[in-house]
Amino acid sequence: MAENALPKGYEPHDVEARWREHWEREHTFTPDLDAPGEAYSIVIPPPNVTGALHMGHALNHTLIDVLCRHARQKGKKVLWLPGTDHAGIATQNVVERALAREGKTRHDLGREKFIERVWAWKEEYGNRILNQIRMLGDSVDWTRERFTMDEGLSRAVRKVFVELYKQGYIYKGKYIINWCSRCHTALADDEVDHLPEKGHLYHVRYDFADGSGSVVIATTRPETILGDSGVCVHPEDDRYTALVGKTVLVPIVNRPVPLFADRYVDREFGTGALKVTPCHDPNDWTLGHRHNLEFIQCIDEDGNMTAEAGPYAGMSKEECRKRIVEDLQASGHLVKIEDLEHSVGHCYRCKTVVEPHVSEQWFVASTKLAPRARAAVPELTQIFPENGVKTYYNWLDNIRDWCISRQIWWGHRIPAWTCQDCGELIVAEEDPTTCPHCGSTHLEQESDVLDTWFSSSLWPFSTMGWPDKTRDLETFYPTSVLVTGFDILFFWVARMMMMGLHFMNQVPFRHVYLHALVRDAQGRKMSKSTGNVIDPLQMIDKYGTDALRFTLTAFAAMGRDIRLSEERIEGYRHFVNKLWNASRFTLMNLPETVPAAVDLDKVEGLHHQWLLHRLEEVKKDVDDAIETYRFNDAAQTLYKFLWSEFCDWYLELIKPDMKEDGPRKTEAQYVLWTALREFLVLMHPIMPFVTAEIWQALPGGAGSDLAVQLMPEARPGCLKPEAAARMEFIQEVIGMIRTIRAELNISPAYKLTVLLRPVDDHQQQILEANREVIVTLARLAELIIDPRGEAPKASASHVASGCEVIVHLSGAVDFAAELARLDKELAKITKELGGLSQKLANENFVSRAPADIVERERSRAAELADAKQKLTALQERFKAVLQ
RNA sequence: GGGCGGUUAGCUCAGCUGGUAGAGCGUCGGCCUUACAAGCCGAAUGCCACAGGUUCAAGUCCUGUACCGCCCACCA
Repeated sequence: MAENALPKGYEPHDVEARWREHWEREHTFTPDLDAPGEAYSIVIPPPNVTGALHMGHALNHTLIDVLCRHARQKGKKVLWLPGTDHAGIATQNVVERALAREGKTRHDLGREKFIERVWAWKEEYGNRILNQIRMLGDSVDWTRERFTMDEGLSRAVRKVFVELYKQGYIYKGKYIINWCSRCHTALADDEVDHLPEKGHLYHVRYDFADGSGSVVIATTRPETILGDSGVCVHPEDDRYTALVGKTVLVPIVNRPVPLFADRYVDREFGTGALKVTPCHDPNDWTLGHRHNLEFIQCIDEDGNMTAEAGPYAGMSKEECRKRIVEDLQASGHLVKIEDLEHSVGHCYRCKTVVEPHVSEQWFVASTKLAPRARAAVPELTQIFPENGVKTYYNWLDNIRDWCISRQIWWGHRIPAWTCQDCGELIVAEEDPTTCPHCGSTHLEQESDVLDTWFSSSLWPFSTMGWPDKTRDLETFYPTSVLVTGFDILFFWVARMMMMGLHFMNQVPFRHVYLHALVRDAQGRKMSKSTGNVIDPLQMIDKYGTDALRFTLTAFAAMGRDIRLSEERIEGYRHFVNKLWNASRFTLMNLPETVPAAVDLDKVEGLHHQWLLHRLEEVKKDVDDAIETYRFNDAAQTLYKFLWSEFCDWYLELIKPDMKEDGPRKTEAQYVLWTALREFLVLMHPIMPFVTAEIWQALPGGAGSDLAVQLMPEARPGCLKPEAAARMEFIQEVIGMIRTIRAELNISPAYKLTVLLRPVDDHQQQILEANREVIVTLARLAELIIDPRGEAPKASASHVASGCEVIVHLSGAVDFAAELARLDKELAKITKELGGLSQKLANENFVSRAPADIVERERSRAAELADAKQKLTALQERFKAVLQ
């Protein structure tokens, strides 16, 4: 696919499409298990099949891809394993909504037909997210793509379930759980969103059964009065201690219930007396068990009142609340109503208010699995950024058993059967045909399916073929790092830790890198309803994938949310284009074939030495940054090197070298070719497309794929700090001439005459050796280098590292402007010098600060003093001219 | 109620182990200097939220305050 010419502007679309296709067709990212080298593996956080690509994915995938491509360059065998999650409730909801448009419900189809329908939906739309992922350029191994409900993973899920059950880590029982009456299923604690809501606090009077008085309780949910089986006060609450043990009557239903004491009650809240409804409040559930109360269910799973609700039976809970308040008011039991803002649980999928509900559910004893997962951090698994550790501990320390059964149809059906004849519960990997207890064949499978996160928690090993002992597992487990948003640290990361340790006896990943959330420019979460979504696909279309990837990488500072704005992406598109054009220039100046090699440790040109020196530093800095997940540092280092050094200086510096054939040109060509190629390698993990395209267009790159190139070896012989310093001195001199020209409004076209007065022979030599560079880049007619050179009366001047830079002026220039400029410059120097002198006069500083720091400040002060003296002298001369 | 993060140039954000601040976009001035006007050269702009403390030295470490935001929690 090589052609030795690049179009004038970078056009991402075709280039990207070509490389995407190339990499997928060639299986470039399928690792060779027999290859030498350390294994490096990452499993994708599986996106929901219902999902559409959003910025969170784009960020996540960009960072993972940077890591994978970088690891590949270091000679590791890299596996990035892709796949999707079946997303139980979410997917079922999507398909149910589609059915609703046909006027049907899932019950009209029946379980089997409905599931078929979901599969059909998945086949048709489920790959959308994967195709969108392809756009990002992810270097995943598509031959290993998995789905949480594919055959292999389903087998793993069953095995895990059965084993955990047999080992006593999974149990079934009647408990109070979070119930979504819309989705008609139980939810785990962390699937409930607590949102603040304005409500009321109703104060209700409960009379004593013996007629001796009453007690007033406060509740936000008067409809649950019908399920009350006690009133509770704090044991040390003086207002109530004498009353403990009395019997009170629940209003409306007149049920006699005990008044008892428990330290759980908050004396400050409401009246200090709490009505207890064990079936409809998780705290009351605990109290109910602790104090042997009656369990009365007055709301059913559809959110309607049960027969226990007496006169309100059959009403919706909302209707019941309204009516019961009226009735309490009428009977005089309602004391008062206060406004109260409190948090109310909502289903994280459909936003319906969640009802605490008592029912038969399956649980994983997380409390027993958690300690090992906790202990593994940070010794076996290190979390980045570090503050994630605290959050992780905090959650595991307060963990409660995990409700894993869901009353929906789409998901892994629980492998448990009940014998219809003897009631035996059978949990087995293979579908049983007869009851092992009584031999009956009347077995009925549990209708519930497992929480989606159950299968996700096995992802790092189930995707690699577990329970079989596969080469993938042997090679790639534990994975190297898990990269994900901190928002699913609990849902996913902690649970993978528990399952991985339990079943593989090893942590699932060595590192966890938690990245931030992508927000809009105002810091709000991006959401369709707010209308502030920046669509990655649209950005890719407008600016190209590399620009988007670079932006996200540059933004990815650890532990901080990302506020993305389109302007920023647009800005970095310029960077992609800059690289493109620098490459075009390079191509124009190189031979058709690989340029003749020169010994890079011994190149002549100072500018070459400088560039090669900087390149070595950049190589190391970028590598360090990526290895420690400082993605933004890597991006910034590359940006500055390419733009401010390679383009702004180096390419300008070699233009004279290219003028005529000869050893000088040969040297320049080889250094240029080498530097750009190595830069492309360094840049490739972040911007894979444009770099791959340029790489193959350069001499020696035809038909070769940058994605499989190894990182260039370090060249310690090219590290030449003194040479770099000399080059920087030249740059300083040129910069000063340019500043004088700009500030005195001298046309860039006008060729100046400049006198340089070096401080010593060393400086003089440097300047002489780089005479041509200075003349060209500062646009000079004549350059005089002479320590004793006479400054003309009409001149503008500056001091660079002690060297006086004196620009000859003709009569046409603005003398007042030069005076003002000198004044400003002197003021600046005087101010800095003042600060420094004060510091150096400080006994403590001189004696306590490290010697090298003191020395540095001393020489800086000396330099400033020298500059000040020289500038003052020049200013005096200048003033004399004016008079 | 706990835990965490933020407060730096007009805007959006960098700033690793302490040595008087950087980028992108924007602004101002000058340039079509044959890779790039998606560009080049130059300029301006910051009591680094506030108050204390540690230190020779603090945007950088410690304590507290204010405002903004996030996460967790069983506030009836």
